[in-house]
Amino acid sequence: MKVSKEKVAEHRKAILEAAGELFRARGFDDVSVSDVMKEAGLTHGAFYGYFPSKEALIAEAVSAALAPEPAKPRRTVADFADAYLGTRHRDNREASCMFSSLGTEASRGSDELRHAMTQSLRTTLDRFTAEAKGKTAEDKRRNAIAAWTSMVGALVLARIADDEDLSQEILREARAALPL
Amino acid sequence: MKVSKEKVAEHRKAILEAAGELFRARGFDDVSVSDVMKEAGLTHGAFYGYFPSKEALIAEAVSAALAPEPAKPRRTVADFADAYLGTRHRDNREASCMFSSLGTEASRGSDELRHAMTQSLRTTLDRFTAEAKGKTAEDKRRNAIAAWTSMVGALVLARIADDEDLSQEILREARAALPL
DNA sequence: TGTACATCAGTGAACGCGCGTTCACTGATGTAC
DNA sequence: TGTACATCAGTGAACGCGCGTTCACTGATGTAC
Repeated sequence: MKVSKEKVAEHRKAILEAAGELFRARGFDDVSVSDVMKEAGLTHGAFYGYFPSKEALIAEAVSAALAPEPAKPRRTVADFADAYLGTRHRDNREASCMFSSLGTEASRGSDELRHAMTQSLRTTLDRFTAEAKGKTAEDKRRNAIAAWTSMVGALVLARIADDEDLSQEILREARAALPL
Repeated sequence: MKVSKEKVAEHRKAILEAAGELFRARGFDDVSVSDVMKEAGLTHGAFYGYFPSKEALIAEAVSAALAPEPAKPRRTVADFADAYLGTRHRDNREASCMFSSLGTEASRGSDELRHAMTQSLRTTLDRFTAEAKGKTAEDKRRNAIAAWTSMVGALVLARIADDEDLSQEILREARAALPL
């Protein structure tokens, strides 16, 4: 049955949110269109009224999850790093960083997906550069890159490690070494 | 038809090599058992004489690719880092590092897969620790972790970036900042 | 404001496809005499 | 050493399944009078 314009907007948002969470938790390939629609409270048939394909959903859902929330008060980069390299973030996959949850899959993804992630990457590096250690602008930029690459890599490795001590050591020491 | 024991050993090796290359190039989910067997010069039906399941193949192929080749002369960690963070390695996916090509998928993989990668992770960190900067053992270990996490993260991000300048900047600056 | 009806979001059955896996069969290997 | 035959690696058709996607239908929405 037809549904009000407000409901349509809500449903679209619900689909994007469900997709963003499920993809991060289980990966693009292990989440079906039906899984996403069920999580959003709809049936799979309605999907193609919202998106032309699963690939398009992937790009849009990642873009949406990457878009900064304007209402959110800005934390310092150091606070962000503490949370990023914490076990809470490591274990809470469905709400975690797109780069560390889907990075290697994303590198093989569509142009649209990679472009959205590249935009986010630029924004993050600029934000880090402003607060990184270093005397010159070049030093700050280099340290911003060192910090962000180490953070993403540390979360990836900490999630692979099947030994809790090693996993925590990686998070802790990577945090301590960050040039911020 | 039956085949000699030597051929069987060759075929097993060929399957593992084909799997290791195809998985790195395209990911676990986008490579079928048939793709692997075709690349190995066999038909899909023979697969289950070698491995009990695709999941088992994934774990074994990654383990095999991670196992150090004893004949290989040992490079310094600094030389390894130069090659690791080079565009050749970035673009040559089928022969590249398992962590940077399959890391986010591996974190959701089987216990066997994660265990094999954890073993490799330990070996790599130990090797890095021996050559890392730092006065105390703790400093060296911390810098080894900082270096390896940054290398893996940098390759992941450099492969996502759809801008060649940004991609190369990430590789170059991450390399320059490495505490080795 | 109230009514009639065109619009269209949502449903769920159905489609073709490729997947992982199984299996009856084939024929070269390698063992027993 | 030569021969007969049991073994078993490889083939390719077939299986059931779940996927992404399509579509005829339903019925609430919202517009035109």
